[in-house]
Amino acid sequence: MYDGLSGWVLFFIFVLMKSTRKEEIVAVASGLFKEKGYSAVSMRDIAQAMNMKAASLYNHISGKQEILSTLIVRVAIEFTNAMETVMAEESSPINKIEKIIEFHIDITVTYAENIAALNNDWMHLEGTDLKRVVKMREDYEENFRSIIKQGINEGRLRPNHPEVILFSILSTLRTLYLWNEKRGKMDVNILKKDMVSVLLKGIV
Amino acid sequence: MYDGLSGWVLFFIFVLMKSTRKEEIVAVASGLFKEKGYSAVSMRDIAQAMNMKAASLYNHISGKQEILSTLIVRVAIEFTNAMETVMAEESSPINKIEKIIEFHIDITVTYAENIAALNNDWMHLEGTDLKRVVKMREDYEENFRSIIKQGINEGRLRPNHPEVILFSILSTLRTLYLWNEKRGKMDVNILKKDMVSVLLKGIV
DNA sequence: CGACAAAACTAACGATTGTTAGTTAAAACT
DNA sequence: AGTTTTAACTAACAATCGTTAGTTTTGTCG
Repeated sequence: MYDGLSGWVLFFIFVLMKSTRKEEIVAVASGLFKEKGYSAVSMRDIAQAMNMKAASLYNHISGKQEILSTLIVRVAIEFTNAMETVMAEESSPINKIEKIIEFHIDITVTYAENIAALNNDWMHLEGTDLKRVVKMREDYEENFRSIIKQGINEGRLRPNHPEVILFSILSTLRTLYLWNEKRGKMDVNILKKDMVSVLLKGIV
Repeated sequence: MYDGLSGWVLFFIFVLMKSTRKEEIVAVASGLFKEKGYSAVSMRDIAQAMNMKAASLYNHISGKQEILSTLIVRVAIEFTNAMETVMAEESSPINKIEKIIEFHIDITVTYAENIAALNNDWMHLEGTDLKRVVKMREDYEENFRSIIKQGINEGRLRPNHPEVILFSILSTLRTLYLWNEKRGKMDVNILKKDMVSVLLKGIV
């Protein structure tokens, strides 16, 4: 019995180690991708940042494409799940939009590099991954659009063109990662309140 | 006299032709850069889109870098000039912000591909061009920031964190190029009014 | 028509790309 | 202790990169 348990523990450690090494590569690569873009970063660049040779990377990953795919699909799922949670709630459109703003900020704080790749390098995905991510993006936007339209129909949102509202908010949220660094000491909850205020009530 | 005039006319045609061919290359390249990014587009890609061989491009341009530089510096100057015009005006902060929104839309309509390069590929500029564009960007943001701060100090803008206001508006304006295609039949003036409304008065 | 220049071409360069094969040192398991 | 596995390495591959040199085609002027 002890032997059996030991086996499981070691198996988990094994999985964890292997997983950790791959995660290191993904993490290091994501930083480089954010700075220069996927195409401008070579496997040798990634290897150098990991203090190894390019060929050694292939002991842990199948190729450059897998790094990008891992990076992007991961955060795309994060957004999709968060949006589905909000959609399932029984609350007003305005309340839902507030929730969207808030989870965008939360996800940005922990997935800044992933978001950079999602925003700027999604077109370099291939095959199924590309289709999947594009589909998730379209569904996401369609959900957001439906919330806005409902808000307008209920008279709770000012009757501007839904597309203008959608992309005004979404553009701001999607590029939040760019100046999150400068956020510095600004507390996340204060940022949430400020952004909800600015995006919903405007600035005048 | 007729000969002299003829000479000038032909000179202009000559300049125009040479310039036009270079401009064609820059225009075609900008479209490719917008779709895949500077680093993912090869000189052979550009040549193919122009129905020529890569080597022939060098009869008109000095290299790939010049294309990027031409593209980015051109629109950066456009924004800088527009901002300086607004700064020189004697009008309220709110009025200035409206003007900024409007010229962003105007410039986006005619320089969509240039803006894509400015947003996504500025870091691939080299030497003087890189420094120059970064400087212009910093100055631009500083001007915008001062307008916002003044508006808050005068009590005309709600006292949110200036940085949040600045980047909320600027993110929307900078990524406008992404969905300008979808704008379709929407009139530019209607778009201006909608965006001013959404960005200044919010959506509730 | 002949002269000349503009703008295309072919061919090739050295460098870099992502990736594979085969090897070796260290670590882990039996 | 002996065996196997992990994860690094060196070396090299075919392909592609931006760019240059030299040549040929095209078109325009006198």
